Amino acid sequence: MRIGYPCINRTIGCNANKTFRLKSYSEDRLKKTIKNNLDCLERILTFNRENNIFFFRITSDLVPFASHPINRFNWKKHFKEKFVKIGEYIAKNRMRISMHPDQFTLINSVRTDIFERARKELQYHADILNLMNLDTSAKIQIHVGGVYGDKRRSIRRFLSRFKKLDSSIKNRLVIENDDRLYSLNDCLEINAEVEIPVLFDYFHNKLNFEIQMRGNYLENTFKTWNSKTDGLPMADYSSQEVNGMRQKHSETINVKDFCIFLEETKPFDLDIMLEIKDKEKSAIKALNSAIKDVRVFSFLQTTSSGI
DNA sequence: ATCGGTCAAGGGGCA
DNA sequence: TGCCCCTTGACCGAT
Repeated sequence: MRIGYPCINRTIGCNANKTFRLKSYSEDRLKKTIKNNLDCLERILTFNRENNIFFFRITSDLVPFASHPINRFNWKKHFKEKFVKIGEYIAKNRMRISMHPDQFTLINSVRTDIFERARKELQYHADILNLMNLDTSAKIQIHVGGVYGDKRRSIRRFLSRFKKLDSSIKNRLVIENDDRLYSLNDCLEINAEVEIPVLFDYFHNKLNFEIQMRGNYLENTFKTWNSKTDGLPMADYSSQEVNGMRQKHSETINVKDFCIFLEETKPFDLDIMLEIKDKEKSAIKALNSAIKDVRVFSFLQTTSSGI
């Protein structure tokens, strides 16, 4: 079991997700921003290594406007060596990487132009992971998409569009249950048709839980991951602000709640992404609270970390 | 130097 | 149909 956090580190004082307005686009600006972001990514990974954090989500803003038509700069070639170097560090330290394209990336849109843009955006995410030479356990997670007034048809459209994707995307893509539209059940139904792992989102599942979901849904979800090619199942963990509105993520982790989650998932090994505002601070807290869990302990022993 | 409206992109829900 | 929400930070123009 690895424990990680997404995109931003608030401790070390650099941003790997620096971007700028489309209006101020220039190739020079783009180059400087990418360089800044890659340098910062290296620093974050070093910080993570020093703190026994072996799971990290790389921001989609690493290369701003990567799939936008305005961008004609060959950033892949220009920064190739840097990507290779970062990838070597990740592999050497047995780190796990994920990415999460944002809400505009819709495979199952009724509009084909939106699907085509989504395909380009997914290709950009796959390119990043490929440039780093990461194996296919480095995943790109998305939601199923919109319902468009007919869920059955929208699921079928997802399936047919998925089949059309390039294999470099397909072998990294995983679907995540969301809080309103597509439940864990829906994701499992899609998995029954095509081989796409289902990423378990604990908080979304609490908000969008189907009462007819019987049997061991955790087991059914985790077994959608092929241990040889996909690695351990990934799960997103977040919790609600005590007095907050629905969906509001909490400021820092509630260790007691997290331990309940660890208990619930006990028979299964997995990698956990903590979607919590104070990022690395909560990841370190969670790690400390789970240090006696055999899943965490045994992983750390394999990494020559000085625990 | 500080403030805050707005940012590439979509979809759902509501008035 | 038009406006707000989603998550969220931070860019950058206005002052």
